[in-house]
Amino acid sequence: MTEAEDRRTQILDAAFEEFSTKGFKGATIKSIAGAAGVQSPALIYHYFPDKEALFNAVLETHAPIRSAVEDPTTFMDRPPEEVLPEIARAYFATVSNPVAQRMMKLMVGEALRRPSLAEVLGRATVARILDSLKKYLSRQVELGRLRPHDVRSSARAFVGMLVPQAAGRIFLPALREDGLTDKEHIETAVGIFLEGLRPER
Amino acid sequence: MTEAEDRRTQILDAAFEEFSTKGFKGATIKSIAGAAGVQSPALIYHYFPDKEALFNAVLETHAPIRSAVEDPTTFMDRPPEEVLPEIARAYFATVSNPVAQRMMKLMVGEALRRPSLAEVLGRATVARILDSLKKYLSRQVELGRLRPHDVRSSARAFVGMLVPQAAGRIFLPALREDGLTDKEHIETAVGIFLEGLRPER
DNA sequence: CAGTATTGACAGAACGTTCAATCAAGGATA
DNA sequence: TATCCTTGATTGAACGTTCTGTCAATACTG
Repeated sequence: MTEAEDRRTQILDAAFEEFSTKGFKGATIKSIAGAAGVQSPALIYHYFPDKEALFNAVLETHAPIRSAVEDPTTFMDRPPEEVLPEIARAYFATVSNPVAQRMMKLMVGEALRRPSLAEVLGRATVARILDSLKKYLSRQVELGRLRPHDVRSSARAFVGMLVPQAAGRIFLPALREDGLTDKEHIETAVGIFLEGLRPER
Repeated sequence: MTEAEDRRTQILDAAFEEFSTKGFKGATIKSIAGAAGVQSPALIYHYFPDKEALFNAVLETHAPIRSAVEDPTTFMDRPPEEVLPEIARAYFATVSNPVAQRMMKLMVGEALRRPSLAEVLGRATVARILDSLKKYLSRQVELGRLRPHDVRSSARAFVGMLVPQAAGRIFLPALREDGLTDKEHIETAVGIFLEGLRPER
């Protein structure tokens, strides 16, 4: 469409769209070519060796989205009453981004069938987020702002608390029916979490 | 294999296995026939009109698994210190059941691509569990055992807290590496939740 | 004119599905 | 009891379609 992006990018964008909505098997080279606005599927093989390579290229192209929640040094010493709502807001902001939504559908959908992708998704994304959260929570226990506890568990609990609401946004519209907003959920859920880990005086 | 179960059941079992590991598109009639131990794919069409019907039959066959967490009347008035760990244990027991695991992979994997399935999964399963949990939590607030709060949010938070640990069991083995056991996680996570909702004296 | 981009046509394989034919078992008939 | 007939189960082969990937020819661009 736009003249600025070249054919390769057009194909990658179309492939991303097709793969994320139909899955690797469900998306066809023909449908991708059509969505990319090229006349012949053969052109795709001019830019990519085969379907699998195109799929990997799509993943690599959108990989940077993972680095959303990073830079743990800046918030390490700030109090959880500030940091945790911030993380939650950033989380929901990411989840509300249509591109990120497609990426999650794509990754989860394929990781369910491909152990190698599950490994990447688990280690490079989820475990990374959990690790940085564990470090932060440990630090806060150290500082006496949270009571001592197993941070492996609290890190899971914190990100987990946000998951059903996020799932409602991404692929389970039925969960939206009780009208709970992201903001309300952050307030209540983070409140429970903080209150539950408040150090005893 | 066993003589007791008839052909139809053999085919359904094999189809369940194939669909859950490879997805609807990835599983072929031929591979299902092979897994079911029948010589010809044609036989499948003797028992089911087409692939789609076979898929639906598989879903219906394993639908009862959803009714695991039901019967809200029995625990409605029992204290959360007992009930919540029980629910969590039941949850992890379900998640550890290989058949239930396959069912979840299948439902989630296909619901990501089929809005109609997402509707069923959301409404008939997830929303149902959340609703019964909301009712229970409301009742406990009424009884003064939990402080007043938005139960839409706390219900999500409670089941959500368990999700990452469950995901580790089902399809993200990387999450198991820090060695947190289900029991430990229940203890810590439920502890945070209860402490976070303790009524102020 | 050289090199790249793009195309239509096409080959080979796999897929879902259909079909005619075979087989095993049981009931009816004599 | 011996024979026929019906019925459902099962199979191998085949059909039409679709998919991935190849190729040679053409259009475009510097």
